[in-house]
Formats: sequence, structure tokens, C-alpha cells
Amino acid sequence: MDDEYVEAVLSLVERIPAGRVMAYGTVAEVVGESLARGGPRLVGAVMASYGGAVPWWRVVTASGRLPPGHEVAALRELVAEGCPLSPDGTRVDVRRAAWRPRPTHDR
DNA sequence: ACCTTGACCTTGG
DNA sequence: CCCAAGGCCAAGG
Repeated sequence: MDDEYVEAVLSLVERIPAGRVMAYGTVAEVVGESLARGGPRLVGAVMASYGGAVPWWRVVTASGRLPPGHEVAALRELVAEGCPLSPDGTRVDVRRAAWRPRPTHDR
């Protein structure tokens, strides 16, 4: 696991505003624009090992499902932030909550 | 070096 | 809407 990649992922996750979310795949996509792309699974691996220090609950699956094994804790945080949820309240309404960083217009 | 695993994604049934 | 199958890429045994 490359430290640089880990840092890129974590710093990006930190930028996700409260009440909004990003899918693993989207994170992989954005990070991949500047670094070697790993794919959604690698992002998941990073979050599993190093995600504790950042708002990990704002990263969900593409279908709005919460991280396996952490649904309860994640849901608590998301509700507290007023994140849009699906009718049954067990998943995130990705269509409304999806967030993307503004394009970096450097140089 | 080979095989299995994983906080994934998309498609088809 | 849920489930299974394939594709994906790196880490760990």
C-alpha cells in the first residue's frame, strides 16, 4: 500500500462536507486523476485500515449501502448530519447526497 | 510465484 | 428489490 495513495484518499474524504457522501468508486476515480488508479476495492482497503481518523461514514457504496459491519455507527452519524436517506432509512439516497470536489484549476 | 480475499461496481435474471 | 456472476486491482499468505 503506497503511503502517497493513502494520504490522497484520506485528505479527499476529509473534504466531503457534512450531510453529503461519496461512493468508493468515485473516490477512486478522483484520486486516480492525479495518481495511479487502484479502483474501488483499493479505496475500501485504505478505509478499512486507515479510515479511523477521518469521517469514514461519508463514504458509501455506489448503491448507497453503508460499510458492512459498521452500518449502525455510520447511520447514527449520517442521521445526526441530516444526510438524505432512502425511504426505509437503512441506506443513503445517493442521488441527492452524492458530492464531487470542484475541479482543481491549478496552473 | 500462485491463490485467496476484500468497508467495490455493473449487469443480467 | 434481492441474488449471482464477472471484472477489477492490490495485499497477504
